[in-house]
Amino acid sequence: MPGEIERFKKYLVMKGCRLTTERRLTLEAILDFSEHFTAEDLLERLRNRHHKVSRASVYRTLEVLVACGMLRKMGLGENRAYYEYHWQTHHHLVCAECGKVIEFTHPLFNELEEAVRTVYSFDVADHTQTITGICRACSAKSNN
Amino acid sequence: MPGEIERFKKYLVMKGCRLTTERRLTLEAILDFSEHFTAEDLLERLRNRHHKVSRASVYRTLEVLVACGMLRKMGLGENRAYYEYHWQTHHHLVCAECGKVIEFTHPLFNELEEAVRTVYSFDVADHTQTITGICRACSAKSNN
DNA sequence: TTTGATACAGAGACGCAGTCTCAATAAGGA
DNA sequence: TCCTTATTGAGACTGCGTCTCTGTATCAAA
Repeated sequence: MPGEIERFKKYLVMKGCRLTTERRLTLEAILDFSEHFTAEDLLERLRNRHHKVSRASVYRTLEVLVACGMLRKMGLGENRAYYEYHWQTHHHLVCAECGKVIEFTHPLFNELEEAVRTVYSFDVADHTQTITGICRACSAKSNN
Repeated sequence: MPGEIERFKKYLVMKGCRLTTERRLTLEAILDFSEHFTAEDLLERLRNRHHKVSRASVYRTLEVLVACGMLRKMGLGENRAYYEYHWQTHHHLVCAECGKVIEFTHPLFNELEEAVRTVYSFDVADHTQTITGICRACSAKSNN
């Protein structure tokens, strides 16, 4: 996806920064995640590809990508942060039993954002909904 | 609020556990927070009241309270966990500029929960919505 | 009241995600 | 080529939260 790289480069240049090899490799690795991932996942993927990018640099690149709106940062499970590439807005059902994360979308979210915008004069940038509960599989299991 | 203490005690006894002095003091301190708080806030409050409760015990009590549904645990800012006492369901607008957290409610949330329940057979336990963006004050400031 | 089993507490070591520091390096413009 | 400045990597460091271990408090039964 060269378009994504270009978009990143444009942002960096605008900020007086550079698209280095490390930043490009990091973004390429991110683009290959189809779902959410952690910083550690990303580091491992880079290591597997024999791309030497330090932990500090990976964290720095993640920060820049979040700042330019290409990446979303969330706290799904506890403790560690999850990232996901911003294809489309969606939300998460997290099962308290097995930890599975189901992604979903719903048109009502747009209405909600609109309500927030008008009622609170709040300029919405991102929107993360996390619903915890018990998924179908775990629910069935506990009924046995 | 003796009713809250009673409720906690009932849960503990049911689990074969005890309502100790430390647990009671911790819950009392929690009840006096009108908004969300961190574990560290809670420890400080206990210290200020000259109640000696160790860090480990505070964390353990928080865990029990979350497990019994009296307390909600969230990740609002980054890194550290926030807790809030479960008076009513509400959600958060987090300002990316100044970090201010605005609490809000909206009837659409109930519809959303219902949709999730039916479409995904997902048994909703809790529901945390975090919308990040720029609050009115910061928005006005940057327009000057 | 004594005894025994068990939940509980405190202290501090520990683990881990993420940040910071700093010297060496690379990149782009003049 | 030279100069300026952004960037990197290595590893020390921070801070939140957990784990371990030993001593203590509580409850039930004798």
